[in-house]
Amino acid sequence: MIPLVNSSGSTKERILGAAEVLFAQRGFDGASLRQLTAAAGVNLAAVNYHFGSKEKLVEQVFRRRLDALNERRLTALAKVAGADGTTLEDVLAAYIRPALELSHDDNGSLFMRVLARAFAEHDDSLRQFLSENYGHVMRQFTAEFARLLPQLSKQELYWRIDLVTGALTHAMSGFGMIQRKSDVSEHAHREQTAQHLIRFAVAGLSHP
Amino acid sequence: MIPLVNSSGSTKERILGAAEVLFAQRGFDGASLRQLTAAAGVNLAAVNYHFGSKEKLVEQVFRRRLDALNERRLTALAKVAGADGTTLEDVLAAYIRPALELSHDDNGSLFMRVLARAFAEHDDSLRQFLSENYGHVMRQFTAEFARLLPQLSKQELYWRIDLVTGALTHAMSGFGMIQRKSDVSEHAHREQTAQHLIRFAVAGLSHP
DNA sequence: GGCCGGTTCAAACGATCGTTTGAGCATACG
DNA sequence: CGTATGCTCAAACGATCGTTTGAACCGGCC
Repeated sequence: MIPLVNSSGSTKERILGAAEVLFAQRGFDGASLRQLTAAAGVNLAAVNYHFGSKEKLVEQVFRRRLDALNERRLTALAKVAGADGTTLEDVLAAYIRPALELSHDDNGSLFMRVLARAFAEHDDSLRQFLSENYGHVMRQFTAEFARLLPQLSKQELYWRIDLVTGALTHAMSGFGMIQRKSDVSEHAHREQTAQHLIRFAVAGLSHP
Repeated sequence: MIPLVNSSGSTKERILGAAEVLFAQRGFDGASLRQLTAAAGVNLAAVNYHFGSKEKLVEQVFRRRLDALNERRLTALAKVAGADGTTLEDVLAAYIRPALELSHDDNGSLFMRVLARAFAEHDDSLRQFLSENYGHVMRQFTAEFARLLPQLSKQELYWRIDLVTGALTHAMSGFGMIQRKSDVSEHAHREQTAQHLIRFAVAGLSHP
């Protein structure tokens, strides 16, 4: 007894890593626990032992990345929100840059694909999980967008945010996949991508 | 023998209709042939008899809508492409309006969800099918965008088209789901949606 | 040593999957 | 009439699914 706060260590992490890859490749239904545990090099029963069920595993795959990702987004947002000289670029950078920096991690860029899949799923349970746990993030960003775009009606603003979200989710799910030219550093490539996304989003949000 | 050109009639159509609904709701893997045939009111074996396999059925679900949809897109594009006074709005309307008009049909609006799912799938076989059969549509639109936006580099143009496509696919997959106020006619609602999407896309494509 | 909680393991559970089979039915044609 | 053809149907096929089981292994602690 007296388990350490995180009793796991290796097996849980290996499962989460393999799950991320396979969910991105084959989807939540398409990836079986047998493929998954084989790829992770652990026993089949380990998933139900450590996570309880496949559905709980899916939730943990999201939690592992989204907790840190959205915390970084909110931290970046807090630095500019409500201030006087703040621009749309600042707010959008707070949203976009932490996501692009995921590609630093092992398979972090693959996670954006998993997220894009969840986006396309109109399944209730998964959407409810994401809404309950991370809905406040989008709410805070929306509030700041509303402050910077006072000329837009609420309805108009929601439309534009929805369209921007769709564009960014789609684009970032492909990031890391496009072959970067070898004479461009990864940092430069990411910076270039960030600029594309931010400028596009600014135009989409603020056009007359 | 001597089958009529369309020997089917009812059973094939019923299967396609039920498949569209269930694929939109639960995904290609998540919807089973048993649920599907039960919803269609046909025998389980009818799918393999009429379509050969589940994968072929998926292709036919796409074909049934995309053949007509993309033909209408290209017809509308042909009316404005290459002409002198043509604007970005014209070209985008040719792409967007036929898709929104799908909501006229029984479950046409659900089909956009199916399409959004295929978009999120990075599965090779499905992407290859769509690319082989409908890649020329996006190619023609891209050519016209390039003509109207000569100041953009090829790379820059592709970026923007990719982002716009992501936004439109996402937005249209939700069209028909948002509750339309009863005092707004369906035609007015669709027209309003079209204006939102077109103006957003124009801004995203043509910003400096 | 002996026990114990945490973890791994092979094996099996029942359920459900896509697909196939072969008989039965209907309609059209010689 | 008899035969052939397109289609439907209940039933079964083997495979694979998520999950459960109970034994085996492991470290640390009395």
